[in-house]
Amino acid sequence: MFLTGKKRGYLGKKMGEDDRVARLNVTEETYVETIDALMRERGYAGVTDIAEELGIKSPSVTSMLKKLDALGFVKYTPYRNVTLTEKGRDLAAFLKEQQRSLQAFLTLLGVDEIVAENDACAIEHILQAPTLERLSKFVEFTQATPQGRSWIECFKKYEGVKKSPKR
Amino acid sequence: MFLTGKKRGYLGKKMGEDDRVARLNVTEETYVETIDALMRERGYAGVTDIAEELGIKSPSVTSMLKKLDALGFVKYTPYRNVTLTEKGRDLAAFLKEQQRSLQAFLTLLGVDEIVAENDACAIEHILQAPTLERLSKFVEFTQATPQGRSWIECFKKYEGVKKSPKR
DNA sequence: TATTATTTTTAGTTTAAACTAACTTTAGTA
DNA sequence: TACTAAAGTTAGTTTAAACTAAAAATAATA
Repeated sequence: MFLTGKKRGYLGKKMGEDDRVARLNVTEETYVETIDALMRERGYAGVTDIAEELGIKSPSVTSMLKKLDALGFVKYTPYRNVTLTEKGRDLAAFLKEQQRSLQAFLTLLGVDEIVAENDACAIEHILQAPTLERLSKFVEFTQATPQGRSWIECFKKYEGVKKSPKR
Repeated sequence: MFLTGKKRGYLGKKMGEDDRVARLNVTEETYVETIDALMRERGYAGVTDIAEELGIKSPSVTSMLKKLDALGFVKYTPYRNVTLTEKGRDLAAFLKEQQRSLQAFLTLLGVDEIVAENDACAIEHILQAPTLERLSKFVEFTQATPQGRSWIECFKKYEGVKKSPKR
């Protein structure tokens, strides 16, 4: 099929390394996003806050912070609040933009707000750069051109050829 | 943020259970898809074939097959070829349709064939049902209505307002 | 049919990312 | 300042899903 194995761990494709920023795996990126969000919302990010936000326990956070520090995404000093490094901020910004764009896209297509947010969040770590580009372009098109704008109206009205009686 | 922890293991949201078929985690579903594909392509699915297809080693396959058998998705008898149960076939069919639809969607938006296939494959296990519905509806719209058809032409021509010099 | 090769399984190991229990540091308050 | 509460860390455990090495079953061939 379409999956190539990696050295260890879970199944998953290995994507091209054509990204603009240094990337991490889904779990790690989620930590970076969470730290970024907390910094914005409360001005700081403590271990407990992160744990709470992610629905996990603090020791799990501590060990991941060490890892992210070693990878250069986070500045971690024991018993101190965490901060993102330049590299970490770059990634966070990238992910945030990515997510914003994805969510806009899904919403545009009529996906419910909450669902769109969730799904955007979930797939942003997975989609390849070219795909993202195309989706953004689409959103842009529907905003920047008259055809695009009118088209959206059209789609909103459209409710399918026939409601096939699905049980 | 938008992730709720689960009992154990990796971070990830818990989605609503509103699906039409019994679902599994990404890894498990990938096995089911692979078995289904092999059955179609070669008429049977051996442990080695599956392992090869997934780029992993055979013992990993054996143990997953036991699990999937216990879960009722697969008929596993030691040293025999594997088959899918009704439940397994249902899931495979669901996933195949899902993927077909996703891929069509991405391709429609101008994502390269290969990339679209990969991404469709990767996110099909993650997207929620309502999102999928919306995407399908979109594809349908672009095929079933004149507005939809003409719109695609329009989008294909569109190449953005200005190429902002990135960097 | 006996032998060899291939396929599959068993048993035990590794890894990432969670967990619990117990300890240490820091912060808050009498 | 001393004491308690809260936050964070350490050490060791668990789980899923990979892995390796070696044994067992099946298949292919002389």
